[in-house]
Amino acid sequence: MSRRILVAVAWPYAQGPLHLGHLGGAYLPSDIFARYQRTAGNDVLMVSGSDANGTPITVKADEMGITPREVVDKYHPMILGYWETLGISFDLFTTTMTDNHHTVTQQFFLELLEHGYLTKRTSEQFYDPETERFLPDRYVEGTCPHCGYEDARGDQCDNCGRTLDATDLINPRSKLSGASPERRETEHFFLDLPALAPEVRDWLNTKTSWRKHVKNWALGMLDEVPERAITRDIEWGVDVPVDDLGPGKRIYVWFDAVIGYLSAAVEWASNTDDPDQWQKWWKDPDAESYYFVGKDNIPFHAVIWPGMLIGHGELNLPTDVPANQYITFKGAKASKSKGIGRPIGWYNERLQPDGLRYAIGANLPEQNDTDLSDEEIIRRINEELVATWGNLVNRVLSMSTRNFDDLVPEPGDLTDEDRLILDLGPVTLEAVGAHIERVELRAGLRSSMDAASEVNAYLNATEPWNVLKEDKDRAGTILWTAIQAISAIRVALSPYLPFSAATIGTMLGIGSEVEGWSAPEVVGGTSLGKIEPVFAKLEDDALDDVDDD
RNA sequence: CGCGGGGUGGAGCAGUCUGGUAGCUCGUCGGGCUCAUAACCCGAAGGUCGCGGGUUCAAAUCCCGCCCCCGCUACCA
Repeated sequence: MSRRILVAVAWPYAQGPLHLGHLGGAYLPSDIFARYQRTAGNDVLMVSGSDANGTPITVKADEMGITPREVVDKYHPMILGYWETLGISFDLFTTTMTDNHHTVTQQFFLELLEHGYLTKRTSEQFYDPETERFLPDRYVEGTCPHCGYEDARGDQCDNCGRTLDATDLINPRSKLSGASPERRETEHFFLDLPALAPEVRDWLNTKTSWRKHVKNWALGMLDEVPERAITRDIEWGVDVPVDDLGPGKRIYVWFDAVIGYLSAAVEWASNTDDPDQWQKWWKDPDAESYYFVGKDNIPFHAVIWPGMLIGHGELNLPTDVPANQYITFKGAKASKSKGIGRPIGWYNERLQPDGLRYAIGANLPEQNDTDLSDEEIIRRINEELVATWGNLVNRVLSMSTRNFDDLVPEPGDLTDEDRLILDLGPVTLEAVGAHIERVELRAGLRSSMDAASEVNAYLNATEPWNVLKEDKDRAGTILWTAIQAISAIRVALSPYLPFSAATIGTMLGIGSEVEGWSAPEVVGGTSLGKIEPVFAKLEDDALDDVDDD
């Protein structure tokens, strides 16, 4: 019986290229998980998209002198290109600029309003009298009250690093016009999280297998949840679907972004012959949902979004939020916001997609921040992927083609040694599947590689290259046995390394597709494809240059 | 300030919930093999598990205090 599984992946801002941190935090793990579940026969819906709203987009637009929409139109295709190159297998990767998203967001808003979970409150905020706009903190500049730096931003001082409140700035001025901003009252809608907190807490307490840092952080946050503004004074974003606030207000970006998981599912279904089928993932109580996000997003996905869903009342809550910690580079966070770390495209130009997937997959920050240096990437690829797995495939298949006329040898009588290796396939698939099911992706990859090592050891013990000289049938049996194991390991690795799974399938003569979470037998007499090294070994200096884009 | 996570042999990590002579991958050293992308296999050396106390027959694992790193706390989700 197949399960329905929603794989919801954090929405990146479409304001620049993505970095390895993004890949390791959300996109690669979600893809590995989704690929496994599909292969295992489950109905997976994997969605995400570019976040087109929010201050970062408008800031970027102002910097570039173009409209927010043009910013998204520039970076969204770039991000789609990454997914294509790296094989991140979204069913839909849309944007929050679609009419559908706006509609779904507004409906969600109205649902919460009707259920009494939205309240209106008035607060004071800076207003630029020249441009006639309310100003986000980062649009206000002035002198830092701590260090006297004259160009501090309203949210943070770049000189001393202190975080600020815009109202603390000395001689504040508008970044837009230079005018001196005035304080004005502004009214906004707030999400009544305190009212939802008890139910969220009860629900969280049922989640016994969640990662420690996710659950504890969420629970801790519930002790003092504030109401949270869901509208703001900005001119770019989703319209507030009621008139109460007057003009110049939009839905606050965080609120519409999390709803994106829902709107993307709706959009995906609308392009199929059953436009209502998104409900199968969102309303069927047996359907599961996994949210792949970085640790900075835990509050939104483990507390606020569940609260919104409870407030809405008709939609499934997350099954799990297997949030990752950060990939760091010698201690520095791999984040575009700090300008550290290279764009994904830079790596794509220098590494095979499966090489990069392997290096990151082996270092996924599932429990801790995990360091990933250039040396580490090269080491993982050369010493593990190439040496252990690539070499196993290569040594077995090239020996077979050379001595058995490009065919898979026929097996004869099996020894206990052979049977152990034949059993290794199913055992490995089961172990890897169990790991991925628990979102222990690194461990799953490790299990696969351990199996490859065992087959290498088997070959060293049985020495088919020597046996070949006296007993060709026996040598054929050994190679046949190793080929069956390779067939199984190929499947076990396919969620991690989809490109080489296809290549190896073709070499084995069983087709590039992986059909199910079990090892296809490669029968004797099957004709092998062209055999060549699957993974390229890297030079030590393969990542040495310091190009920045 | 507060909250959450982390600090384990040269590197990257697991183990901590359910205390009982410290485990994995890589590197290093020695050996074997030569089919394979100088790849593969076997063995060894190397850590008193951030620091200081405490509980216990016994602590990386439990408790207390401290130091350091990361994230959140902040209209950059």
